[in-house]
Amino acid sequence: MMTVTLVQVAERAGVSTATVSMVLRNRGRISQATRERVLRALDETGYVYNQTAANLRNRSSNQVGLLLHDITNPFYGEMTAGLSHEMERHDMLLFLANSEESEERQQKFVESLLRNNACGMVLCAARQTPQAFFDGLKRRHIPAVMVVRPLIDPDFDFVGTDNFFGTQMATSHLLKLGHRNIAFIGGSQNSGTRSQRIGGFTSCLLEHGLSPNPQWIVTSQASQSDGVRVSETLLTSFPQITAVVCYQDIVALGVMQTLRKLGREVGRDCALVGFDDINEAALVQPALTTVSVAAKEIGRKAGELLYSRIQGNDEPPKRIILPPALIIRESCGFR
Amino acid sequence: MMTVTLVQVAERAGVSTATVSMVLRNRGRISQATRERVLRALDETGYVYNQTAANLRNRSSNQVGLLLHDITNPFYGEMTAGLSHEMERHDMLLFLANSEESEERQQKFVESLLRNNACGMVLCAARQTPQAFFDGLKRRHIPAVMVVRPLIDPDFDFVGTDNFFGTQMATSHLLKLGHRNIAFIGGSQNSGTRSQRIGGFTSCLLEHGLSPNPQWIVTSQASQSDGVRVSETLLTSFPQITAVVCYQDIVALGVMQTLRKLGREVGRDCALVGFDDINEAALVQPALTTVSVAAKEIGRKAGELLYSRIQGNDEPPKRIILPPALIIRESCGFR
DNA sequence: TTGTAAGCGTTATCAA
DNA sequence: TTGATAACGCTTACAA
Repeated sequence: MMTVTLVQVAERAGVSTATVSMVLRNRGRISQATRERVLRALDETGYVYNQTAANLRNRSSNQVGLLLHDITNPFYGEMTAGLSHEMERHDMLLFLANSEESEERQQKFVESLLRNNACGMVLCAARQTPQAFFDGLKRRHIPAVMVVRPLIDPDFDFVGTDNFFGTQMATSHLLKLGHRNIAFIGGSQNSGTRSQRIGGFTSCLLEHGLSPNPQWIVTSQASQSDGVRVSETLLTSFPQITAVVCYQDIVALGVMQTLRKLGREVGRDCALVGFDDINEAALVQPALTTVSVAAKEIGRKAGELLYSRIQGNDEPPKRIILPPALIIRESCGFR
Repeated sequence: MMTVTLVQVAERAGVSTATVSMVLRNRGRISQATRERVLRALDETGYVYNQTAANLRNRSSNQVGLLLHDITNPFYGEMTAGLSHEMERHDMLLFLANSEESEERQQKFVESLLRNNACGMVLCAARQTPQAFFDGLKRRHIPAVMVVRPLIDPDFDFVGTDNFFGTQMATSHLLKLGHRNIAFIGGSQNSGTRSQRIGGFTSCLLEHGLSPNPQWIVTSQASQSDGVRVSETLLTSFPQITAVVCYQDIVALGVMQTLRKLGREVGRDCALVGFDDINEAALVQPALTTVSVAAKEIGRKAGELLYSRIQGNDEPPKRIILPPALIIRESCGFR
């Protein structure tokens, strides 16, 4: 079965390929009669438009890339759904890649996008991405929107959440409940997201005349088990701590476990706030008070922005920061 | 900034475009000297290979599609990671689309893939997909691998899990623990996966001389909240139920929530088995006993199979059924 | 070992 | 309102 091209359609309709092309794209003036003839021929031949050829000719494309470091993380699943939906609205195709935090795979993907003539990309870059990577991107001046992980580089569009404000809300909630000895647990040393969250935490303490205690600000890996390990050390060394702001919900779950082990009741003897509002937050007992981030909305907004860039919007780089919300449940006590 | 093509590279290296192309693809005999000259020119010009042009010329492509109905579901997140990894190994690009169970969007995506000259696809079709859709696919004879949702059509490759055996294991586990009043919660009415899982459930009961109670087999949407809603009705109407086999982990999480609300302790007053082994299963408290289907492995195997088809493997359609495993954790009690 | 040139399927310019 | 035709950038016979 030969592939059907404009030529066969044109022959069958008794017109030129130019005419068929014009009918397909609704360009130029075509008489009703020929249009119908062409349409019929299109149908009869079972013609399939060759986007590749058109792209080559137009030096354009309708394909964008999405690079994540962990598609397995439900947060990114949500975000992807938001972006995918937005792209589909514009009849664009979405390439997906999962860097798994590997700078090499990330680089490979971007090169692949370039080779394949993608017209834009949304990136949540791997943790230790060197500046050279971003510089390389800029040199290609292909529209690129960064998401979630805060970026220092001011030349890129960015869509993320307000980490600073998020922990501020969390911290202020605890302060209002009367807590004065508040710790911060979680996040890894070199994370920009973490700095922002810690910023919200400490600034909020300072505004209330409390000086943050560096010994009460500790890192942890993004797992429940490490949350247990880290909090155990902290909470036994400093039993005077009565509340904890956690970098992530999963870490908070670990802290909960520790508190139980220490015989302290969550919400009564020690208050706990998480961040992310993952599913489990609502499930554990007591249910976890946490900061919710609209992941799907991040994807949607990133898509919208990227699309506008592809359309030629050349305003200066934008930073879209979505407001988080404090979801009050039970882990800070009932009243 | 003009785009650099083979022509500019050839000029700079003082050779023909044919030579440059051959160097790029390691074809034909090229002297070491010219190869080096070309390589240098490639580098100096900052040449970027135009895959689109090559694809047009070769009537080929390196792009495959993945159609899901819910990328938000952690199970599919895992599967996607597996497939993505496999595709990357072969330097293929992955198009992602989320049908959200809409036949129309699904159809649009497939057409888009065809237009874009994709060389294959992995599909988890929307629930009520008409046979015409599959027939249309066959007519194009483009390699397509179906995943997860069992398909009657024997003409397609399929990769999935053994749903029947999976719930058999789950049910038999509960029976061994002494439960006799076992309910089945979750899945939607017209789901083939669900029939298989219910098949495993009821057959196992029957083998143990118990007759399944239709009132204890209820549907639910694929969300935690609906799991709560549905289980609340069931478990208050029939307090004699002491164990539940859930269609999905997310539903099981909902059931957990209900049990708490009813003041019944999970694992002691009511045993619970899930299906999927999503990340949260290990994280909730008590940790969820569940049937693991190796989602990532499904993705990997589907990728492998698809790749072989693209390479020309024309053996008859294959059905790869991965064996599930019962992961015993805490939600059925400790002993 | 390297160069020439025809095509892949579409689009856009220009002429009819 | 339509048709001829030259690109788009790469690959591959075939020739040199």
